[in-house]
Amino acid sequence: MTPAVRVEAGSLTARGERTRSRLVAAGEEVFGRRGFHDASIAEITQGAGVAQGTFYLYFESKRDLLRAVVEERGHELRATLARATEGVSGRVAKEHAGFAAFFTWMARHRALYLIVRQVEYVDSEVYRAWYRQLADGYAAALQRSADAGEIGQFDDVETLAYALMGIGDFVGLRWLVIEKHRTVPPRALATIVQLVERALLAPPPRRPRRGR
Amino acid sequence: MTPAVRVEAGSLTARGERTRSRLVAAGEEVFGRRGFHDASIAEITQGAGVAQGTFYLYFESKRDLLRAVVEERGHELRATLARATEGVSGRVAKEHAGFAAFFTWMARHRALYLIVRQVEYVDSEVYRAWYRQLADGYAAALQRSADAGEIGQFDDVETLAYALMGIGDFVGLRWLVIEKHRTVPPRALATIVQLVERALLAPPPRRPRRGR
DNA sequence: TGCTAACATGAATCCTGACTCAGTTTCAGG
DNA sequence: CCTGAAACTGAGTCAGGATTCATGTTAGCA
Repeated sequence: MTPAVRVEAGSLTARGERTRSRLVAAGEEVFGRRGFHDASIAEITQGAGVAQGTFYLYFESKRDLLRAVVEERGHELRATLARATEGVSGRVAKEHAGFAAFFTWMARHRALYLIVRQVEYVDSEVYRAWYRQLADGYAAALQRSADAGEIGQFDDVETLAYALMGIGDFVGLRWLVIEKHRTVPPRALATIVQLVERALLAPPPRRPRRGR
Repeated sequence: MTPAVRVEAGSLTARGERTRSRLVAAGEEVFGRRGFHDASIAEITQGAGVAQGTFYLYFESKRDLLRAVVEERGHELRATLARATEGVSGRVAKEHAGFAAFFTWMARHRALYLIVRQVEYVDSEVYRAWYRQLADGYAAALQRSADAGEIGQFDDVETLAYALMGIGDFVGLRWLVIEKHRTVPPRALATIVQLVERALLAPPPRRPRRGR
């Protein structure tokens, strides 16, 4: 019997690497269009230009491919956001750059909106990780800005991070998925940046702090 | 051949009504726990305490049940939010009451988080309607408050509505789904109400308006 | 050139579970 | 206390599609 070695993730020749990434891209496309369960391996392999059997040289199962799509695109998104904001000074300007980069990236990968939401039932850890990793990076960046005195002090930076992520997610969702626009209009970006600016720069609350 | 009349939505006896709503509740539970595709009619009917064939007296298909779950719970949620805010005066107080009611309701129906996100592939109109109806009501309420001078003027109330929905959705998602808490902690509620307060009450932007 | 690991093929298998159907039970009103 | 319309039953059918596998092809290197 042939050893039938499953191709390992790292040890691929250039040819193998190309095939694998074509499968990931085709998976993103088909999962987005059909949903995880209605996406067939036949359609995915067709999209990648390979035979069905080839699929199983690179992935253990359909679920495994979904995991790979979410994890790899997650890396890309986080790297894109980090790159977009690293050179920018001032919290509000960083938010502006970050939201703009997020909308641009999501417009190219709108399928991810629906794909991430399906992964809960395939691998709930991957689902949680998608949000946690984004939130952790965001919260850390906000904390740094707070420490630098660029924004008011917030005693719950994590909640702040989720709130801001929610703003970006929903405004993107509206235009890219619900209304099926090609991009998020500049006016929407301007509105939320203004909203965020007011929220972050406004003077600290007048109410006295209560214990507990 | 027996006419095999499918039971119509409105014309049900009390017994039929009870069975139907047991199926909807069981559907909510099983769809939430297993996901749409892995939810079996067998498990749903078992949960409702009826035989499999009974299912098809009330719903055309599994998809049809999912639609019904989302539509009926959507009505309930919108009614709950309207009731929670109608007596309250002042925009910030309304927001506080609204977010609190949203978190309470979602804590009881956290499965909806995942269910709504699956309905895109079953009936995308139902998916869009869930968000649009919530956003429309929210935007209208915000506009009324703006007209009453309770908050600053915003020229894009719709985007504002989606942004605020996003805040509630994500903060709820974090605690109820990602971190699997039983409730959203008061501290998180306080943080976002404060955030919203600052954003809505802050003085209008200093920047000059640019035409077009 | 010949060799071999890596890569690729696609038809056949096999399981799962939505949906059907021929009949049974309930119960309100006559 | 009958009758029929409404409600209910659950075993069987059947299609779809993930996964397997026996076999073929490519390409770098001795």
